[in-house]
Amino acid sequence: MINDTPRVRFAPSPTGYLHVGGLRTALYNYLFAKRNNGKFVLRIEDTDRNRYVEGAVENLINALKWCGLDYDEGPDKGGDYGPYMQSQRLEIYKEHALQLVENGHAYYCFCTPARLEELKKEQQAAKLPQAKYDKHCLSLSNDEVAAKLNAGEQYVIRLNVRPGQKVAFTDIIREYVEFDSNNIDDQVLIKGDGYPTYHLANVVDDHLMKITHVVRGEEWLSSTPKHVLLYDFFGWEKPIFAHLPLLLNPDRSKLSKRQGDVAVEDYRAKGYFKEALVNFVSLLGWNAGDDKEFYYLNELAEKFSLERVNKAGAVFDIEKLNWLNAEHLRAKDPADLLQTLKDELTAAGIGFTDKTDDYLKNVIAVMKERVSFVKEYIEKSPYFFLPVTSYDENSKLKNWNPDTGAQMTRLKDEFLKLGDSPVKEDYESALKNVAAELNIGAGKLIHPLRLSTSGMAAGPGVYDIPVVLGKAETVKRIEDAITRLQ
RNA sequence: GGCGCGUUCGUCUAGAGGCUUAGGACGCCGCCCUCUCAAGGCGGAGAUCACCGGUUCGAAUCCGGUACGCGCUACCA
Repeated sequence: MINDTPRVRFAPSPTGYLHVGGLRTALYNYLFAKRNNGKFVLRIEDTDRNRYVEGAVENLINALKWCGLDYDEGPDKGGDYGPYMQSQRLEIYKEHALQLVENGHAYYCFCTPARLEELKKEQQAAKLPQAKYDKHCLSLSNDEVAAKLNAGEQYVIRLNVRPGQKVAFTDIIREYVEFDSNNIDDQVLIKGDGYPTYHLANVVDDHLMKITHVVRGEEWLSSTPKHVLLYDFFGWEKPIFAHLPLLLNPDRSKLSKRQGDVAVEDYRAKGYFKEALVNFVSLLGWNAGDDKEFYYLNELAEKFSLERVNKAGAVFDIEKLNWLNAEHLRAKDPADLLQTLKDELTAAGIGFTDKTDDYLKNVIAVMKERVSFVKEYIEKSPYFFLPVTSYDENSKLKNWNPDTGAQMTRLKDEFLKLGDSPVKEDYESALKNVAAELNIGAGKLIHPLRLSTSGMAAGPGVYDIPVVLGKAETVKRIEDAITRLQ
């Protein structure tokens, strides 16, 4: 099996959205598959009917696709080992559980929830190191079991764990891990409603789907011995395990909703680029061993290895994500940002039908070094999309004195003499000329020009603003400013 | 409580016995650039490598213990 092409899977339970921790798990599986010319499978673990969430699978798939994590086989895609929804494989689990019952590796249990609860209480009261099922139903004879079954009594099927054994396995990230079977409970394999538990379903499916490497979160490490036992009881070769470190809140607890956004779609809605999110998450627990931090998905796929995944949990640092988002934004061509900007303008209720694509692309180019998110184009340079309605008070006080009106009139006239579409240098030399003529420093015109055209004290280069706005609009804004500020 | 896993600057990390006066990145501070704000360049502060003991000529790196953190402990995944 190990010599076959690697096959890995991302096996989320559809809880409604894709958690960033899940994204990291999916990403590492995807990268491992790509790096090793293997297959990446999406399997939906929907064996808990109480947790059914409408539309959850669609959301999950959409989020994965948005991130660019394409899988080779999955519920909406098919494949040779389907179906890929566990709720559609119930018969398979039942058959396998029965096979285990026949071999004596599993048994029927008819204990009621009430008895189980009582048992637990007793064990806690007796201060037993751990509460486990007491194998009460293991002593039932075949006839007794048959009778109860015939009578339609509700049952579960439990794993029959023999005490006093060492259960060990190797893990790419944790190396050697060993458990004492005394600490392993007779886990329920088939629940009262006929659905399998995660433990049975994941082992059966991983085997049937020929999964070679199980790459999942560290929260599964403690239940891996149960899975190891199952592989042994079935007589199956075990996959290679790799348990990933957890993603943490700033206070180092497991990343949770309460302390910020955890869903991929939250970050998408906030305007993060998929490239930045994927890049950031890839670095939470892995690095190539060099200083490179800016990666695209295909570059990660060339360098990724499970051996270089860290053991310790990683805090999700939003500041660094923001930085990476800015880096990815700067790396993009203005044309690639155009549609996103239009979407943001629409979302902000700002019409742009009077603006050409070239106009918007100029805005994008000129502000690129100054924003981290596309929506910041609107926040930091509204004057490119809306008229100037007010002027920065500090700049007004500092840069607009009684002489400024006349000087700006002179500048405006000089601008008027320029050709139809002046370039940066044209505006610059016009301004320099006026300053020289008036015998004043260029700053006396530069700051009022910025204030007139943008109403703000910060922004792109002063001469970039008239170029983007165009001569007519620039002149109009200067005239407006003169009447309103003088 | 039991079992398991983990522990290098605030955060993400490099480091796989001598190359380390522990390197990089984010964030923070300063300087330069400059019409502003950024970006960029340069520099700075920031880690007794959790602690204790052992192995070794030599340990962040190997071993043991302790502490702390996290995970699991369901007919949830």
